[in-house]
Amino acid sequence: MTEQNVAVPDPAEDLPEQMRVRRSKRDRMLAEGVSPYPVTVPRTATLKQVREQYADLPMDAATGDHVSITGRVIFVRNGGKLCFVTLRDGDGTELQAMLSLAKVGEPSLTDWKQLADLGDLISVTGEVITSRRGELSVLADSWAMSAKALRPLPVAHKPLSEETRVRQRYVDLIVRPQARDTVRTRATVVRSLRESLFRRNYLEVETPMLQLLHGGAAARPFVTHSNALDTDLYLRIAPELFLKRAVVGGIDRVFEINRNFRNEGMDSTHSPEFAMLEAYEAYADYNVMQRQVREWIQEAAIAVAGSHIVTHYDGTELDLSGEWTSVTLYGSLSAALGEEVTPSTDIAQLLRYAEKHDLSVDPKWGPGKLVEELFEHLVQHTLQAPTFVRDYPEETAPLTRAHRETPGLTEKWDLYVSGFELATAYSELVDPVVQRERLVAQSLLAAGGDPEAMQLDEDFLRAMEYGMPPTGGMGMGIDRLLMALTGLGIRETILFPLVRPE
RNA sequence: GCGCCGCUGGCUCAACUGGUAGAGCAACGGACUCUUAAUCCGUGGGUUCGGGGUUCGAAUCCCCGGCGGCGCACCA
Repeated sequence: MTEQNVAVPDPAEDLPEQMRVRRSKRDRMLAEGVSPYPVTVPRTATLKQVREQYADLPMDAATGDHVSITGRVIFVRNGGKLCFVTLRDGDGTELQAMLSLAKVGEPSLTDWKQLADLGDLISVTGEVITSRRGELSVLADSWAMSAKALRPLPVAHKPLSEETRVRQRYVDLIVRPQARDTVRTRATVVRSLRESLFRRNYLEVETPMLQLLHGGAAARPFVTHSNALDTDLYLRIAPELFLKRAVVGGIDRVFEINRNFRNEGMDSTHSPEFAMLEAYEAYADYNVMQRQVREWIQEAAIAVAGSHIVTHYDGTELDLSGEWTSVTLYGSLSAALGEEVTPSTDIAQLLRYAEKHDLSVDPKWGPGKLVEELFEHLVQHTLQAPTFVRDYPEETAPLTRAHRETPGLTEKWDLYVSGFELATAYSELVDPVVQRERLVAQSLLAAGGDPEAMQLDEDFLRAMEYGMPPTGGMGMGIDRLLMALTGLGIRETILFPLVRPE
């Protein structure tokens, strides 16, 4: 404390020039008794309302109508006695305001030039007119600061760097119309999905995100700790086991749209927290779910694009209309290999195919896992149009019912669009004895050090022992649906994606 | 987690084989009553991601670390 260099630094001292300038403008307003952040400012119309009401005004017209508008200053052209400012509203609507010496008077015009900056939120009161060039404008009688911006806006006509867009989404939203569109599109899609499910008499529920055991998928969980229970808890990797408990209890059509958390790699198609729709329907199977999922996605396409054909941001079209292709896992792999592969193809033969196609292999993999890996290596990226891939090996689907016709297979499909997996569905396994066998095997894997294997959930098995109806279940990544509909990467579909600390 | 590439004024970028760090926009001062990526004159603004090393001299070369992008692995 006695050292001279420990003096508390003035927070304004070290700031970049432009931020010091804006802070001093704020200080000047306060000194003059004008709040840079008033609790309220005049506002009688949104920019959009003015634009709509006066859409057909001729050039150089006066209306005699006076309004108060608000908006963010995004562009300024100051002259000696006449200033132009372009304001923008949250919905993207822009409107010009004009401040003339004759109307606002000298002190107010000087204040405007000295105190207002790009990025400020302001209010302008005046007459609705068009300029001599025909631009719809509000000719100010007065103006007021609504909120002084202390940081400069990034330059308008250069794209923001990827990193700034994600780290400072609020800036991205201010300067990039597409960022705002994406937020609206996502809300539209989620609402459409809810409405699609409500129409079919599904009930929306919320199940635990903090779980004592993690299950319902194969993934590494995040771990946290409960002080009250003095025990570790897991952030859920899937809601599946709880939604099935609901089905056991007689909630025959049930769904949840909520976040899952998986402690795994981040890339253009994976986020540690991601939104998921899971839906279960008693007395349905994977065929019923296949039809419904297609309908829900098509209804979402109508909601955002007005058509089953959606246009991505890069201009390419994705056709989601019609019935969609349906293939089997083994059939599509056989076609890609040019060799017949079936559930009884032995592992040595599969390993030869893997080697031939430069697929690196984990010795722990069984034949089922190998077939899936070969599929992902050889077929997945070719599935651009929506395609259902059906009938997966039992080995990789511990919660799925055995196929009604083919031994060794299960009634599961994955839906691929644009080369990535968008949704999955099962005819759910409901035999508590078989389910226990499968889960015990998983637990043994867990004990063997496989952190992705499920833990044995005795309560879930107890629920199933009370009798679960034959059920069709599905899960779909909401973020991925947005990706399919817009062509964006996953971090653009999430408003505030996780980023490393700065 | 591994590999490759990148990080320079507020923003977007330049600076050859190592030789005084620049531009546009933004900011500041001035001119301008119809502009709209306004125009004209003038001015200021940098710990070149951080730390260490090599060198007479480092944005540039080397090492360590941070962050980002891409690819691979894992996963949806």
